[in-house]
Amino acid sequence: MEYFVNVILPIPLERQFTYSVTSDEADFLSPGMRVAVPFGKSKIYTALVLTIHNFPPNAYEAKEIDQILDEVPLVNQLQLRHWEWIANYYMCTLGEVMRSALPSAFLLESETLILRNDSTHVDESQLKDDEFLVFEALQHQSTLKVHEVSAIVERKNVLPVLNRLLEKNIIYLKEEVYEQYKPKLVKYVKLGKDYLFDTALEALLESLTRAPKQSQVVLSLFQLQGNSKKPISITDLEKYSNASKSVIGSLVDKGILEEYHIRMDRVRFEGEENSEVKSLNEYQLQALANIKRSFEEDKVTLLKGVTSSGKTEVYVQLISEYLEKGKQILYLLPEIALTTQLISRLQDYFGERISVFHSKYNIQERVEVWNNVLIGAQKAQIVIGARSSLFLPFDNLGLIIVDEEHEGSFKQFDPAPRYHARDAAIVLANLHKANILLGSATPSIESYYNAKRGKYGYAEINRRFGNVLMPDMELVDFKEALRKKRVKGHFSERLLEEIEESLGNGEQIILFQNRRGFAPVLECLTCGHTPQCSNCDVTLTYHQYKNQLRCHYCSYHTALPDSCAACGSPELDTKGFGTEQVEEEVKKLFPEAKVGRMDLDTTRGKHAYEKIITSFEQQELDILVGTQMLTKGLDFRNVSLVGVMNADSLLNFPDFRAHERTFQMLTQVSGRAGRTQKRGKVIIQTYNPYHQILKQVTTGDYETMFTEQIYEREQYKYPPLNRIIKITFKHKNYNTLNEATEWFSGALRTHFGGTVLGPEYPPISRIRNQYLKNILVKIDKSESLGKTKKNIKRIEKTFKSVSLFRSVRVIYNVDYI
DNA sequence: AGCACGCCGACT
DNA sequence: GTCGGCGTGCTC
Repeated sequence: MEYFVNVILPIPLERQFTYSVTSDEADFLSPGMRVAVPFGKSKIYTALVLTIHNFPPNAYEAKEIDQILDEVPLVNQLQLRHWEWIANYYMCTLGEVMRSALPSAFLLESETLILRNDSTHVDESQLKDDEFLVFEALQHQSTLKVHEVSAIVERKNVLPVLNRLLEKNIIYLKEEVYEQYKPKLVKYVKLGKDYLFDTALEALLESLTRAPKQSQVVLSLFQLQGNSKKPISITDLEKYSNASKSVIGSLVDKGILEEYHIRMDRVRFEGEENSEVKSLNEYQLQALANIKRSFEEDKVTLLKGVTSSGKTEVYVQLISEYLEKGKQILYLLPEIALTTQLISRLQDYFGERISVFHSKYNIQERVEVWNNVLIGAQKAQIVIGARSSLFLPFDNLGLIIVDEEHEGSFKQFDPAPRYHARDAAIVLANLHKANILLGSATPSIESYYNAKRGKYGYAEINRRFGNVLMPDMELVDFKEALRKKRVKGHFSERLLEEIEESLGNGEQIILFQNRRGFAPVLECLTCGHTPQCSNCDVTLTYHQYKNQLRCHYCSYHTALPDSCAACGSPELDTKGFGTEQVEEEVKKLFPEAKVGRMDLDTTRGKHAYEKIITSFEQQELDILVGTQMLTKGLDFRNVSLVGVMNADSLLNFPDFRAHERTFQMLTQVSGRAGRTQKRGKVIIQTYNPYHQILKQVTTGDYETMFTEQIYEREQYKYPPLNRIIKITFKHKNYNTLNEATEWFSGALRTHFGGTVLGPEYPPISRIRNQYLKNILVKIDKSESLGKTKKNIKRIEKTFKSVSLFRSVRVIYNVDYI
């Protein structure tokens, strides 16, 4: 009997691949385990076993697997079903889902090693220069990696050299697979076993009288042991006894002390749980009761609670109930809301039972969380994380909370799978028969629509906790202010007055401008020329702190020119403004105030983010200028004023969700004001003070915003009333791209009844020297989404068989633009 | 996606 | 003449 396994490879190929295994291997393997397999001429990939069977492929000879990488499945059946749903719904391959679901440390790839062949006698005079260089390097070290060879010969393409050396039998190649995850080991010490008796000990101390340092160490060890039962690490002993490593080392050498290692989790919580679950107020209790009732009907449930209404306490209450039932809990948050503030708040309640999982964690830390979830460890009962934590190997999930569910960043844009974490979480909850709660102060139109129609359950909290008043919002007509010359820079006098007052009261201020850099456009005053990125179709943004022009789409940057590149005029001016400029102006206007800035540029490092938040929290800063990073999950007690520098840049976004998003963003940022007893103030500067959305923001009128948006989306056939699929085409040749998109849209129009829009250029039609074009497919709710996708995929197949179009990249984005 | 194979221009 | 460019096709 022959045995085979079908596997998924982490590459964008539709097909599964079949490898042969021995009967022992077949016995040992089960679906969800990883195997290393040879693929193509020389590569070794990590593959995931899907099925084990006896059917030999008939068109080819199956290769053998290289090795088995797991002892138990790394991925369970429920996950595999979830992956399949994602691949299917978001129109990508299982391999792509696998690639983003597994922490990269699990995906080993081979690396080619070059070794010298000692049995060949080498005549050095017969070698070419580059061959000699490699040969010489191999005299000093036994193996070389490909990139090392490339550094030695100072060329990218090293294959010719290697081939020549191979032919001459001077070298041979080997494929090496590395396990990237290494457990962290901590060194501990204990007394050697010969000295464990009291009598032996006395003798020992006696013998050490002439080595005072050493006896000091032994005594210290005793004291430490007396204090706690915990193992004693070498570092602790060093500190406590004030002895150097060498003193301890000589004790170890004598056999008086013994060293041993303990595997240590990198991710640990050091504190203690110390908070009782706070008792809820009547509104929170009411919401909790409604949520539970809806859960009993197994409905997805939406919780709409105004900013600082105490949604977190409701979550905490729910979590502790599922914890008691022994269930796992997943708490999803958008990346930017995963602040230390929120995490430490939850740790106060649940202590060690919480694991955190997000992109600032390194690969090792992610593996540890994964393994803890896999074995169902206590400390991973609750996982709080960003969208990728959906993919952890839960097998007993009872509750999922999606907080800030309206956040656009739950949708992954690049690379595939382009999934929406909220929607994928709903499917995951279904698979586990778990309950799922969506929470937001400003729900997405989709979720609220579903709640209104009764598809989702619904609960709400309309009061701020402690009955703090909603902030007082004021729109400032910036055009009018300009006309009356009542502005300084980008500040209206009205905003300045309020800043002055807050500063005078010792209160803090947040200034919001959703644009980083100094100015988005640099313009020549003589000829009107503006510098463009050479790789992308955008103007370069002026960054003052580095005196650079930078492209926000590729990594292109250049020093600030001192004259216009087109006409040579030295008179250059800036148009528009970003956080950097706001910071500078405010520093000039209020020289005595301490000003900080929080945007992508100032939060690059691992802890930079935290530092800024902490210093603002500690009131070391009076004014914080920032982008939308400021809007999420931050709780500052002393902020009395929020200034929105320019609401129009949000409104004028070319996207059907722009108005919804403006409402959400402004409401969220306003929520940062006045979280304690004093009523907060919000000033919104705009050129359109009569805009519907801005009015709805100031009056907190979500309901009207919702009704108007639904009406518009009905008119223009957008979600949630219709389905949309955006197809993006990418190619470096402008004409090829145009032909390709014409072909594709034509095929769509003939083969499929729905609405096909485009092809059209997106607002930024070239990025990194690739031209872009979009086709939008709108699908009526009555039509089958699955069938449409199948049709589109079929058209893509024919499309790809046209040789001219083969190199055109086709990217699907389901549900989103 | 990688990677090899294969066919054309610019240089030692 | 060779090196290296990238279009084309395949991977169990």
